[in-house]
Amino acid sequence: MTMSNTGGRRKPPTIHDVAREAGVSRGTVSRVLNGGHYVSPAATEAVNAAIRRTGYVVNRHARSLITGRSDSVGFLLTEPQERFFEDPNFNVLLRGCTQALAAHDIPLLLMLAGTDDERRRITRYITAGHVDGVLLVSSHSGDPVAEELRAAGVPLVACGKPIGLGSKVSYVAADDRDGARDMVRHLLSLGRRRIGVVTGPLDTPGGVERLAGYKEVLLEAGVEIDERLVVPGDYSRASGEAGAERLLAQAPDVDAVFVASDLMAQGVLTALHRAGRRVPEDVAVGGFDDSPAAVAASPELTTIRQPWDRISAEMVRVLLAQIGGEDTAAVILPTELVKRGST
Amino acid sequence: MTMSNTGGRRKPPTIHDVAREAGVSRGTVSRVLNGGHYVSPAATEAVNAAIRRTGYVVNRHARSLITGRSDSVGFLLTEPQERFFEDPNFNVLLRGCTQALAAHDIPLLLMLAGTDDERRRITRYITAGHVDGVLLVSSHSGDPVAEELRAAGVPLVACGKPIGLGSKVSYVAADDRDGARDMVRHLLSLGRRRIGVVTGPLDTPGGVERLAGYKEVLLEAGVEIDERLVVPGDYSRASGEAGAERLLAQAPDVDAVFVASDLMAQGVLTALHRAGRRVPEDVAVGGFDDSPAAVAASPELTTIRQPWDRISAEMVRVLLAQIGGEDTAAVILPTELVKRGST
DNA sequence: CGATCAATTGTGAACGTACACACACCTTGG
DNA sequence: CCAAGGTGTGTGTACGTTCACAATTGATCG
Repeated sequence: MTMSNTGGRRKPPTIHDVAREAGVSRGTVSRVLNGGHYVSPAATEAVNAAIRRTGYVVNRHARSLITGRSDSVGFLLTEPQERFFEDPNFNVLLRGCTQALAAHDIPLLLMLAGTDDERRRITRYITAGHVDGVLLVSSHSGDPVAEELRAAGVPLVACGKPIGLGSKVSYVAADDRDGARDMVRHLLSLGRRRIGVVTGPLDTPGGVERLAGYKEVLLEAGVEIDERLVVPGDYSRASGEAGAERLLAQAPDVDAVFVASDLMAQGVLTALHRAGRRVPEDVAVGGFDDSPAAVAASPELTTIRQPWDRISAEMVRVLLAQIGGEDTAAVILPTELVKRGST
Repeated sequence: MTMSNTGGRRKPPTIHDVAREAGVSRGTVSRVLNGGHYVSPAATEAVNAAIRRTGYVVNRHARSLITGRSDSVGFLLTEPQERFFEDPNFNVLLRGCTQALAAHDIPLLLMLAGTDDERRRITRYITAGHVDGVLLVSSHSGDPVAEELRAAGVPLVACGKPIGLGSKVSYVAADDRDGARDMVRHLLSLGRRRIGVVTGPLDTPGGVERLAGYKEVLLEAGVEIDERLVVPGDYSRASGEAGAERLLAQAPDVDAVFVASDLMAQGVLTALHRAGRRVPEDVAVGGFDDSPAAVAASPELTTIRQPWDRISAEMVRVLLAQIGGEDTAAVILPTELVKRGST
């Protein structure tokens, strides 16, 4: 209860102080601050000098009150959060978005909608206009929060293609299908023909697309698609292990596996090792994501790298464009094949 | 350039609208909103009903403009960020802080001060009063940003004991020393007497404290401290591997190792395995952190768990108290020994 | 019964900024 | 030489809220 904060916080200078210091009016200072049109060079310089001398920083609350903008955006996570926070790619995304926004002097508000209560609170916060737009991370099908925000006309950019196609929301995503194509083509080029696949969850666009790419390339190459070579997974390591076992049982002559995530691929390696199959001699294994799991595995995983740094930058670019009133479309970015020891 | 945002965002209701709807004055509505003292039950109910009917949400900008508070706090990371974003504990911390703040309806602004430019921008942002306080993550010795914020009288709570002792900043930390003591006691109880240690970086409080705990327990137990059993590390996996090799060379009769981080412990396991030592039969290994690396290792690591969920909750509690004008002190939280296969 | 006091409510600033408007000046062209 | 238009600047107002203050009522007390 005692007075702390030694020194205390002094009252910061206002636009009035700057105006007085520079010998001009508030209006002129404001014009120098924003845009800067219709101001003489002399006045501009005087104002800038005064700003430097006084250490003036614009009061964003006052500005927001009148402009209606908040000059901040939310980074919203609606999924069960554990999964994302364990995912290194998610961290790259969060970091990338924060930095890209910082370059525009826009702070990022982290919003975690785990419980229904949080969901309500956050929805209210956003629709009340306390952020100008939202970067959405959610693999969930037809996210109700996203729907509501979209309905309220809140600028919104998702990471990855949202599956609820009813509402058209802009999104930025890696080209899952093309990545899968690259990997399977790579396996074919190694002479493999009995190529299995452990899919991702098929209620997510990523899972669907990666499987589609796999099938496309095989069809193009004239390789018949054997449904015994297709087993489902859910991106977890355990499901990779189970998937590989099922694969070995259903199609013992499998000579390569395209696994829809690195984490699952780790499980596949474990199962293959236990079954006495050598990697890559007997069975080549290709992953997806280029996560730390890829280099932690032995042998190190050949995988598909998604351009997460570019994804975050694009999400911010698209969101700001949308806030600026432009119509925005989806952005699909190319992936990259990273060859390592497992193929 | 065309009109997008189908529907557009309608102008939200203000406190005036609520007042008119409830048949009272602005002042009464405001009183119901904050505190609620000196308002009749009838008025309170009428206002609440009006709020529900109109969907009113307070305009935080207008409120902040007059109160001087922003009702938001910054989560500041000044270190080279890669290290933290790879650290699962950091993610738990970030998540925990966000949720604890959300319970108070306070948004968290993520601030990454990587470059000098970002550092300047963020410092200006904070000292200008755009956040009420800062949660600081930084293992750096004598962080210049922290110093500056402290000098400006900004409420500040650090995670882990800051090493720049010149300025007194509040912090919340796990009891590193006691955790180390627990682990070494555990190793002694297993009958080990030639207990080695791979330390953390000794320019961080954590590294120093964990080493101190190790020495304390040995002295108490009457075991002489052999400097050949003490090798330095920097928390990285590679340094753990190198440390174990050095340990084996300097003191081949080592029968246990206390490793100051799980990541390093992984390296230690690798080196021991290569040297043909069995774990835990020949050499028992104890880690620190209870990170995912602990269960990923084989055998699974006995380790010290830090209460990250409580740490984040305490950081928020202390920061809010400090913002409220209270004097706050350091908070040290107990650790927990987690026994697994490596000892 | 008058006075003091607590409870409750309304009203008028003020917070710091952006924006519309009015005004003054200077140039240009007919 | 005057009208028209561009350029540069100052002033008043509004944004939505909180807070201090005044005003009103009813109750309590000496």
